[in-house]
Amino acid sequence: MADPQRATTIKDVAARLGVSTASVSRALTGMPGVGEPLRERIRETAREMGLHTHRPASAMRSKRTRTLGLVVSDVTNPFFAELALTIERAAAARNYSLLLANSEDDPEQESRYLRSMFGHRVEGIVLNPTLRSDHLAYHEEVGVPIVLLDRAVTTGTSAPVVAVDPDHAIGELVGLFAATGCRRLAMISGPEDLPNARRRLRAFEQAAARHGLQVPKTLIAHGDYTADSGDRLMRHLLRERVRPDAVFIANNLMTLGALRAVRESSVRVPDELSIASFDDVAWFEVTDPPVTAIAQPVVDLGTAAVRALTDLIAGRPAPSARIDARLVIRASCRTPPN
Amino acid sequence: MADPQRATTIKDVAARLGVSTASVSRALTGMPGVGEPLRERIRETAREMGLHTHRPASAMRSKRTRTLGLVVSDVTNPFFAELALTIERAAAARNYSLLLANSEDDPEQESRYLRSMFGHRVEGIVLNPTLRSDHLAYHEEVGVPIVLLDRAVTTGTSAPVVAVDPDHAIGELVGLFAATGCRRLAMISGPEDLPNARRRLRAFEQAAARHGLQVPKTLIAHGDYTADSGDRLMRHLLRERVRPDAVFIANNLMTLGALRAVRESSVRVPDELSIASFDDVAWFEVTDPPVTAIAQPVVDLGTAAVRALTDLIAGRPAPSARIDARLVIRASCRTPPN
DNA sequence: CTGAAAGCGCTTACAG
DNA sequence: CTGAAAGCGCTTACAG
Repeated sequence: MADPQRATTIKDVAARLGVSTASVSRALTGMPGVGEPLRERIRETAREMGLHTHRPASAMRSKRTRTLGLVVSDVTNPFFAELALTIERAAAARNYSLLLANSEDDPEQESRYLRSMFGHRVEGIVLNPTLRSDHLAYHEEVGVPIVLLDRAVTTGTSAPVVAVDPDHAIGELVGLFAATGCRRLAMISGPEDLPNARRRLRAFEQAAARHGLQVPKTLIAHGDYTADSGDRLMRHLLRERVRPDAVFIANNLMTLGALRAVRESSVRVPDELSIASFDDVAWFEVTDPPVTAIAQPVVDLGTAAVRALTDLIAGRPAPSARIDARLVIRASCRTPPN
Repeated sequence: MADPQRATTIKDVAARLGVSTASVSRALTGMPGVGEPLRERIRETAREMGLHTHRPASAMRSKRTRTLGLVVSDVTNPFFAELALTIERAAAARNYSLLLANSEDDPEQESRYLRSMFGHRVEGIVLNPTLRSDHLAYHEEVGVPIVLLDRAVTTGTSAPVVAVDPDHAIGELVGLFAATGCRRLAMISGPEDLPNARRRLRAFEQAAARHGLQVPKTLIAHGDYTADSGDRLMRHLLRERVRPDAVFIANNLMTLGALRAVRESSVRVPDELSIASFDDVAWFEVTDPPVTAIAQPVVDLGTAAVRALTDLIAGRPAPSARIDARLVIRASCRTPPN
């Protein structure tokens, strides 16, 4: 079918008004060079005629597609869903549309999407990079501004990173564990080679050391951020000869899985085991038990990422940003004495 | 900055090979009219040179942007997040990119997004329409293929609707209520004027009538599909002089809110009150208690929507589709005797 | 302030 | 099978 009724063009508007298409373009894009009265008439007529400027054509000439790309591992993860909403809003506020892609943590797929987005000539990309991300090579290859979201990347790249600083909140969490008599800590961490996972683990170990608590190597498990891995690893931990009395889980989906595992065991939470999660989601308020979590300031993250990206697009420098996370205490952890 | 290093064009590839841009274009788009040996050489060289065909230019000439639009009320709702993932995958499989927008259930905002997407000349749109959606007028105005998702629309539109058929599963749920001694049913429904909300309510009432159960008008509450409204309305229901012994909630977010309300009350679920939700989400497995839910076949919905849309784009007819929902029983409902 | 004309990077009749 | 040339719908120097 394609187009039954041909869409209105600026040429149609120009003809109707007996002016040049140049004037119509200038009037609509807000460029100088049209008298205010004419500009008004043109805008009025364009509206009446239902003109929606053909962006591909506009882009071809002006080099601006007014499109940004967002590549996350999976929008189904509430953390990324909220990020997607925030970023889409921030983009819309700046008159940008958003192309969405899910890398599903597959570097190949990520790479295909990045190339596809470059084909569309997005003006910039917010990327939550996979592990062995070759976005760097890509980035240098085509020179599209990129902002790295949530996960830093090992290779030295010029792309700014917008991420959470977990250290302080994790310190608070471990303090809570210590104050409530936990002595033997476990962590269900993320992939071993993922920098943000490593950072969360390191912060956890360091805080434990400060409080004189143990985090035996045998109680550090590495999952892949999916619910199933959380389930599986929690089962392993519960089978340890000397069980941990507190476990910190590195993201919300693994916590979902871990809760399933706990539910099928006879372990009482928090009496025998305190549980805390990185990532806070609304559902943690109504889980059994409600889960103590480290909340990432999603709105701040998303807006910071878009701001950084538009800065890069405008040729301004965009520094990396770290935003503090916040501890939200719920019933999955014991409460301190007094 | 824009482009530090100018991107490779088919002209560059043509020059390198001493052939015409026409041949390069034909080779890359898979059109006939290039010998196989030359086609291979061109593809090879294009890869080497890092050519990513400039889609805006391609679109301008061919009228195909290879872009689809998806407008949902809010990706933050797990139902829409899963739909977005599925649709994005299905689109990618057909070599389409996806523009994402959140209407946030605001008809004005929806309208702006639809117009913006038309500006981008998306080839088709999957739309989860708001209540007083003027997408119809829009649709007729610009003639972009649209598939309506999840919510049918009152005004007779030619756009096909892909949605769930809740009747059978709701019948089963009410059967479960009846079999477990529930007599006084309540429903926290969606907005009164939303067709899919009405349909769920009607199916519930009819099934109740078949089983000889009451659904007093005073126990039918209308929320707006947000967690807060579920919380508020559940509180109201719990304050009724004669309380319901079973409540059916029309979507997952209102159920989240309702669980908060229940948690703060002294009501025992399911002994005093059975709870069930429309929409199944993974979190319902670990809530307190786990929630019986009517699962919408999200993957089927999403793929059906994309298939319908690509059919419309290809000029083929696309009938509306209704897909059966499925009851998933969990501990928030009493179990039948035997 | 306004317009005529070139040109963005492709695809596609048209011609050979 | 291959190429020269027109043209998609805009924006933007350039000229007045």
